[in-house]
Amino acid sequence: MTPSIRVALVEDNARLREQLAQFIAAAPGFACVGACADAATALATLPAAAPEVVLMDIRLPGMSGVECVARLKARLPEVKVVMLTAYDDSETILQALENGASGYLLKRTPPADLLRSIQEVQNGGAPMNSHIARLVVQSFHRRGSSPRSCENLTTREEEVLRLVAQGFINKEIAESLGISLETVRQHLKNCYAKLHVRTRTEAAMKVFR
Amino acid sequence: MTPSIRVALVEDNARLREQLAQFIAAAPGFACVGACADAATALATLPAAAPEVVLMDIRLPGMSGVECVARLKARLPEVKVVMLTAYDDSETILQALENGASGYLLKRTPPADLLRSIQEVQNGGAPMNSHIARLVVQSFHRRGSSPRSCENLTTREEEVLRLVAQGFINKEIAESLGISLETVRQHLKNCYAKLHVRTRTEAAMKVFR
DNA sequence: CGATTTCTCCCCCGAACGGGGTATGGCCAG
DNA sequence: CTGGCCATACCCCGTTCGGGGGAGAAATCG
Repeated sequence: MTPSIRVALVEDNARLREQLAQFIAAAPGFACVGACADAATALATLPAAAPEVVLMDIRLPGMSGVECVARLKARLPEVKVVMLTAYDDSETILQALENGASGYLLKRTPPADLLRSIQEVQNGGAPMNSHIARLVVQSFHRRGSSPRSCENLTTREEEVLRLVAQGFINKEIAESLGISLETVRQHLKNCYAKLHVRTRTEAAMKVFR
Repeated sequence: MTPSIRVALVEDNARLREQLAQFIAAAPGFACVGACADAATALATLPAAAPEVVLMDIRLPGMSGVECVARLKARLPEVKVVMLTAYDDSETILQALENGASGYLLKRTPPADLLRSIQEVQNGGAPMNSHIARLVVQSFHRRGSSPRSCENLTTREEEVLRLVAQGFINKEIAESLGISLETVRQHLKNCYAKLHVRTRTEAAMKVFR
């Protein structure tokens, strides 16, 4: 027989976690190699457990599931992560997908469908419901059409940030635009505030992909 | 009864076009308001026909379906376009989605499913098969995090750079990876040398665009 | 086996960055 | 005309970054 798919869980609700763990462990072709209650535990223990698929609650105490996906994928690039949630939290779900999640399921998904989705994601699929599919495609439209993610930036701010994205340091940007170094810094401060980021790299990636 | 959904076709195969047109026209709740053989005809006649949903072959003589979507959406921003194709042409499909297509179906889709998909897209959905869903999500990963031109980077270097691209500062990356700050710095120095860049932002943009 | 690569850690130091202020002039809308 | 937004410019201060060294352990390659 083919080896079982190694599955791990990250779910703070103890009852649901145990329930899922036992169900997966009992299912033929599936093995439960981990069941964590929070993101910190997951990051600490899952690299050693080497799961192939991780089911992760999108709402976790402490570090969010989204943040956890990003960090987990940084350490285990091959792992496939399927987010679990009780609600259709659009914004969070898109962030999770951007951070490396491969699929999205509702917690109320019937167990049989859950197993099918695990197999699907293991085979390179992307299980998600139609609602999420729509969000994803809409997001695609935004990226495809010229308007970037943030139109609240002034033309000058965007101009400065574009040069930042090309790797120039502030001094070079100042010379390039014929303005003072301090002014460049001021524009960037405004960018950070508007984009809710703390570094030039984060701002550049957010606006210019 | 609710008004019929106004559907138009763009399909160069005359036989398939007529077949689909008659099927849609005959279906209760659907109306076929146009059936064009090429992109030029579609752009000329569809604005007057005012369809709500357009089924468009992705391979057309002359102007491609992808290009046609972009131009059609420019004139009819509200129209929903579902691409039809016989093959899984990944690259083309993603371009179509970026240009404003809302869904993607195989030509061999059963007629009943076709009607259901038209309704789905009319209601704001995004009909697509699981294969396309996977492509879309993978593309998402690339935008969020996934390497491109970094064959010379080691796995660790790439791992560090991915976190850099997410806006983390070295100290946070060190904690996240469970290594020393100095080691993170060392990996980044190697990245800069290999990528021929001088700043973290430039490196991040170069590898993760 | 030795050589190379990879990952890890440490030092110094100057430049660059980010956050906190403050301020002036131009322009436009209410 | 007054308030708000924008672009410009400057200060201080602590943190972060990038380049320059050096070095050891493990894995991999030839």
